[in-house]
Amino acid sequence: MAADVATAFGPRKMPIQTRATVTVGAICEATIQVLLSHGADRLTTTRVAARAGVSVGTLYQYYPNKHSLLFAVFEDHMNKVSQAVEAACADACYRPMSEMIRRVVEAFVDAKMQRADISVALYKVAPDLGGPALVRRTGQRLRKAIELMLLTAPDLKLSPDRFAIDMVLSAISGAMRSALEAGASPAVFRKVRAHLVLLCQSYMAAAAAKGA
Amino acid sequence: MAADVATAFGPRKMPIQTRATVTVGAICEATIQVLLSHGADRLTTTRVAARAGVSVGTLYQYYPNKHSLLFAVFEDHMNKVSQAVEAACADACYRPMSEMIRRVVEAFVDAKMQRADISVALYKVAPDLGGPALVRRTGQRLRKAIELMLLTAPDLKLSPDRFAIDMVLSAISGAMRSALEAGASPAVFRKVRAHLVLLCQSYMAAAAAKGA
DNA sequence: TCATTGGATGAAGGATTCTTCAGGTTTGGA
DNA sequence: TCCAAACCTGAAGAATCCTTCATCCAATGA
Repeated sequence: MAADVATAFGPRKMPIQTRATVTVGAICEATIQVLLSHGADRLTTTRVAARAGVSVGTLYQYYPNKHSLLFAVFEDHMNKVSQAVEAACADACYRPMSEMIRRVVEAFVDAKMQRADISVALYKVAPDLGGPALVRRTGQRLRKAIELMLLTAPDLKLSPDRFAIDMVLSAISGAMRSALEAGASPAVFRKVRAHLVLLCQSYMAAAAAKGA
Repeated sequence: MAADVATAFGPRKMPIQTRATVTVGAICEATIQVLLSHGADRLTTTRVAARAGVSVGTLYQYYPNKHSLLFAVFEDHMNKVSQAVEAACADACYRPMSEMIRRVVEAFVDAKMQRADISVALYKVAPDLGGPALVRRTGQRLRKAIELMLLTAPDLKLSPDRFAIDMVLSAISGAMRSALEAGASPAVFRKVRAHLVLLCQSYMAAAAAKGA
């Protein structure tokens, strides 16, 4: 099944020479820019190529169709966020639960903010592209990492609640989404970050208490 | 400014005879159906008209362009959700804060679930259409209603925290979105509903304590 | 009954967009 | 230097799609 996805949406050819690597990078970056400046429905392969400073033909040498181009950018972003959160999980093992949560939430928020423009751009195309499906897969991946981390918490008696973790993840992404789409200022983002920590900590504590 | 929006996206003509009312209703319903079965990028005016059992020309008699059709359906849905929440706010005045929160959260969730198919369909087109803008306007509207309600809470000393309310609203919609897009079962939705109440209650309590 | 207004039709114009491919340019190793 | 492989070009084919408008049908009320 992974093979199907690869042949349908995967890149057509990998760049070998440095020149080509630069080209592919420029194409991806141009995709983001066009998405931000023109919107999803006016993103055309020609426009992306022009913005990247190459011809359309070049674009089609690396991506079999428009879909696969968008998907590649999307997948790459999700991967980076996942890696950041997983690293935070690994670092936070054996610490008190509230600090675990703080670290994970902050890692997630920071990863999204790192390239806020990409996040905003991708919100516009996620719906086409099996967006929800990839989001779900990423969610499961993050949940597993968090679950493993919580198992090492010294102050947690019961096994961690899977459902509560999903809840927290979707709440965080919801809050981040509206802040990002609203184009919030750095000051507001700091506040959102702090409050998200508070929100997750208080909910996880309440959920654990209820489960007992 | 409202006039600009009206002339650009507003319906072209209001139905007068019952026959026309039925037609317009069929067109809106068909829009949802096509969105669900074909996706946003393959939603064509011809397809919508066919599904509604009318010709394209009829569609263009009521909506000046594809955009305005989508926008009308979108706006209508947001209005219904808003009204449901506002009604809940009015009903919950002068009650303990935790019950206020429970009622509002449940009202929101129930309103979304009422026509879950519409919610899911709209996630696919919100990005085009000034989606975020309308979402923000609706958010402000809801926040005001909630703020007014909280002012009557007997067990709340400080004035309600605007930021916290926005936080709660975006967290709720995030959780609902992922549940809806995942096509969760009724049982799961009941659990989401209960946990969202818990999440909002514990966060609001924590935020109030911190603010003191 | 009959004129007037509302409502519906759907072929066709006009405009985009995706994607290909034949041929030219650049790179890197032998 | 020289060649094969990698890379790039961009005009043009093929396929959609949005929107209009001339024309016909249905309802209303005087």
